[in-house]
Order: sequence, then C-alpha cells, then structure tokens
Amino acid sequence: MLLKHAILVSLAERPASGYDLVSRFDRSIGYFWRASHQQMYRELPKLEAAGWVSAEAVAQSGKPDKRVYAITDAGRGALTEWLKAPVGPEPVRESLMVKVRGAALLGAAHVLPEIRRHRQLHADKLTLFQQIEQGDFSNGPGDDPTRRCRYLALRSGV
Amino acid sequence: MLLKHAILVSLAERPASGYDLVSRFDRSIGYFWRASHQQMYRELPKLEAAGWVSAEAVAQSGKPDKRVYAITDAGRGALTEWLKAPVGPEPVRESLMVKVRGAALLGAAHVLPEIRRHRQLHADKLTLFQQIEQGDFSNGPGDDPTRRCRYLALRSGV
DNA sequence: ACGTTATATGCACCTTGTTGCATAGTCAAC
DNA sequence: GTTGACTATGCAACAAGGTGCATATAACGT
Repeated sequence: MLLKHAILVSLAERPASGYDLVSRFDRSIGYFWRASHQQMYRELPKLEAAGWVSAEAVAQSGKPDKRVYAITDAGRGALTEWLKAPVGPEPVRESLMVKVRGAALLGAAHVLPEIRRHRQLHADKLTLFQQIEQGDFSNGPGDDPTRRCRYLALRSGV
Repeated sequence: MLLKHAILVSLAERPASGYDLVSRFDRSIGYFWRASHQQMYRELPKLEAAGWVSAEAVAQSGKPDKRVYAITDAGRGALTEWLKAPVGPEPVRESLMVKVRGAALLGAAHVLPEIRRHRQLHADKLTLFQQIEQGDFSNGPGDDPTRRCRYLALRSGV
C-alpha cells in the first residue's frame, strides 16, 4: 500500500504525467523508492478511482498526447493520514548477509567477489552523496523547509 | 527467487521441519531475512519438487507428526551457484525518507513522532547487537569459520 | 532509407508477500 | 473441565512487484 503514497508525495510537489513520474522515480525520489513504469501506469488509474488524484488529457505538438495527474484535496488528506500513521517494521531483506552465512558452510571463496562488488557499490553511492552535499549544501541547508528536508535525507544516506 | 536460497542456507546448517525453520527465521536468520509460516509451507513443497531438498515424515510422541527436510546434493549445487551469482541491486524502499519528503510539503509536525519512533527502534537494535557482541565475542571471533561469519554479520549490523 | 533515442502509454503472465482462516494434538495452570 | 500456550501444518484470497511484449510519434544522425 506504499507506492500509492510515494506517488502522492511526488504529485503534491507538482502535477505530472505517468512518464514524468517514472523519471522522478529514476532520480530524486528514486533514492528512497523504486518503481517501474508498469507499476506506475497500473497504480495511477487506481488512485484516480479512489478520488485521490484527478487526470487531464493534454495534447502536445511533436509528442504523443499525455495524461497529467494532480493531487486532490481528498488525496492530500489521505497523505496526511499516512504521514501520521506508524509504519510497520521495514521488512528485513539482506541477501548479502544470507550469502555470508552460506559462505561459512560452502567456502568464503565463492562469496568474496560479491562482497567486494557490494563494497564498491556503497563506496560509489557515498561519493555521489558527498558530491551532492558539497555542490548543493556547501553552506548548510539554510531556512527553506523543503531544502532542509532534502538535506536531512541526504545526510541520512551518508 | 530468494526465500528459496535462504531456506537452503538454513537447511545446509542442519535438517529441520517447517516449524523449526519458522523459528530460525524468527531468530538468527531473521536478522537478515523475514518469512511467515505461510510462505514457508508454500515454499517447501516447491523445493522438494525441484529436487533441492528431501523430506521425511517423523512420528513424535506427545506432539503431532512432522516432516523433516534435508538439503540434497542438487540443492547444495544450486546454493553454490547462487552464492557466486551477482545479486541485483537491492530494491530501495525507505518509507521514512518518503515521509520526510512529504513533511516538507505538509508540515514536519505530523512526521516527527514517526521519526522519534524509528530512532528508538534503531537504538534498541544497536543495544541488542552490542550485548550479543560483548556476550558471545568478548575475545573476538576466533578461528572457526562459522563463528567468524556470524561475527562479520553482527559487526555489519552494528 | 535506416537505426537510435526520447516521449508516451499500456496489457498479460507469473512470482512473491500478506492477511485471515482452519485444524489438531499435548501440556500446564487455574 | 476449561482456558491458554506450544507444536505442527496448511488453504484461499488478495496485494504488490517483476519480466516480457506491444504500440505510436518524432527528432536526429549516418
């Protein structure tokens, strides 16, 4: 029941088509929540049916038509409800640790390349986050609430 | 396709019934992978059909009969394959960060209790891990591979 | 002419995970 | 003698997620 809410957060920032949302979920929001375009296009009609978003067809020159979605008051209410509600314990899924456990039985040699690969992935991500911090927040977050929240999320990643 | 492998790792340590496996997934393995008993009992016949585990009915006095599963050579081979294979990027699902983003738009006050709650959950987990470390590994991991792997996983959690 | 990339939306099928319900025996406590 | 806890296994329905396939326009390069 959570992709719905991630979409609502994104639409609360500004209206978007399904395609726009996929782009956002590949970049900014994507650091916290992943979604494929198939998931998106399946979810949006459900949100519309629930009355949480409204849709409007927009003709474009030079590109196919698109449907632009915007959050409704009902959607904003549902989102606020969710923000307040306690989220259950995040499901634990650490496949690398399962492999480490397996390594104890079947030999560490098989798993070592995997561990090195994961270490590199994390190192790359750290470098990226630190570059963003130095680029966008070299003088701290400032007073704008949106910027402060982005900064908090970034620091959490670091 | 991963619960299968987590089960295989657990059965490679020693044979177990479905009920035993659920207990393990609530404790030791559960720090890395969660599974309900419904998932377990659905998965075990599939593993048996694939020839990765063998099953044996065991009558017990004072308790219902149980089916004890053991890993086969084919299962051990499949497990080794998986250990070597690169695991795709872990899906990103950080609902708290999505909420922080929502907080920028709808007011931090709604989300603050949630943030405090999560902080406490992490603090409790850290305390637990440190107690285990002091209790079981006060003199370091030693030379036993299994113990060393357990230690690595524990340090990773810390 | 042809292939590639970007925009734009969707269906079908399958696997995985969650929730609720069902059954059944043993043992200890109250 | 009934209630609750523990052992032990499972089905059914539904929600969520992943993979592959399908379609269409337009810009741009070669």
